[in-house]
Amino acid sequence: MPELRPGMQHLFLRDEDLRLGIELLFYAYRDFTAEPDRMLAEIGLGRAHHRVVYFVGRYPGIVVGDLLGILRITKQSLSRVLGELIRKGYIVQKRGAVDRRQRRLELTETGAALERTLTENQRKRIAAAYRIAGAGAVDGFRRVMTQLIDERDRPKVAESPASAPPPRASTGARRA
Amino acid sequence: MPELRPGMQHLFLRDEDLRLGIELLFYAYRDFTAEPDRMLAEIGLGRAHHRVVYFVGRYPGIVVGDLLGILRITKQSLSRVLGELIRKGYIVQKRGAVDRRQRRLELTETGAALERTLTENQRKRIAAAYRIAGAGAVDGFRRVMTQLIDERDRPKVAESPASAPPPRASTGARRA
DNA sequence: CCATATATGTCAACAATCCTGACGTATTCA
DNA sequence: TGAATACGTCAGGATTGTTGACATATATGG
Repeated sequence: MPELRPGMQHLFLRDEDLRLGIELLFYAYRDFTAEPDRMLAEIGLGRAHHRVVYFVGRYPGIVVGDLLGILRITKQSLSRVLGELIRKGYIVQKRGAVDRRQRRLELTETGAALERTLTENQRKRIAAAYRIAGAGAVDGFRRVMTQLIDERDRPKVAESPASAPPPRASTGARRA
Repeated sequence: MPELRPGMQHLFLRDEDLRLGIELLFYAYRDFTAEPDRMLAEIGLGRAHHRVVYFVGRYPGIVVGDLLGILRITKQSLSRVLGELIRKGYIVQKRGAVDRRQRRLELTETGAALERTLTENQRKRIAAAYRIAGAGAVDGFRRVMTQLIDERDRPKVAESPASAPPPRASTGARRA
């Protein structure tokens, strides 16, 4: 359990405060995804493709099972999206060297370019928000957002270094 | 333009900082919606129904056009979801008193109960995150999240009072 | 070495959510 | 009275997700 921070004991939460939190999540996510969605639509892809390209770029060499654990979808769902990305030349699979059952996923040059283009707007949006809100607010934002994530996944997300190993599937019950 | 906050000039944003922001949004939203989604699935409804029930509860008497402006979907999409909610007795329509073309939406008793049940988990999650993160962090969270929202919608979201008038459709270009 | 578990892929059918385009009706307003 | 507005509806299609069943290759423990 994280220790309670100063101010916690005075934190009286009105219904209205909680509603605002819910709505901030809704509106922020809505606007955060709108731009990439528009760009994806132009090349015949969808949001699901963005997520896959993003996380493969984030964890080069990630194996299929771990990607499933992050996305929380079934392998059949991932299969369609991943297959399209491979056929269109955005992602390549390489057999695992130590465990040859694994298919390690990597972005191609084209895939990396696509990822950068898609995420560009999101980076800008975050950067602008951080700059306007200030460093202190950024810290608070991170603290609250982290607590909103399921406890068992918080450590994975905190591991910021890009060179960090892909988050292992941990104990999460795998889907059908 | 909001004035720059102290600390802003020292805010050096590494690529990693931005990526963490992106991922926090993804994971938090994923986990924030998972529970209500499971409950909805049991009664044969989906996330779209939750959104409608939520905002009708939030702005009793909201008209269809304003709801479309919040959800940013087409009227054809809303029509199906809203129709189901009406048929199943969660929402009622009332003709506008001043403008009789309008259909003002309200939750029934059952609808209000459904909304409470669905949102219960989200409220708890937010409350827990706020308490652990502390009052200062909550303020930072709100500042950053607000900046992530499209500029023209920020005022609507800030109007916290439940008794506030439903946000007018403003200038937002209406969809097809 | 063999039985079992794991990692991945695939076929099939289906459901939810969203989209575009085209009309239709009632009501308001200049 | 004619145009604009608020809302609804029919039709067809795309994306993303689901369940269930089955197949292959590889790893692993006894």
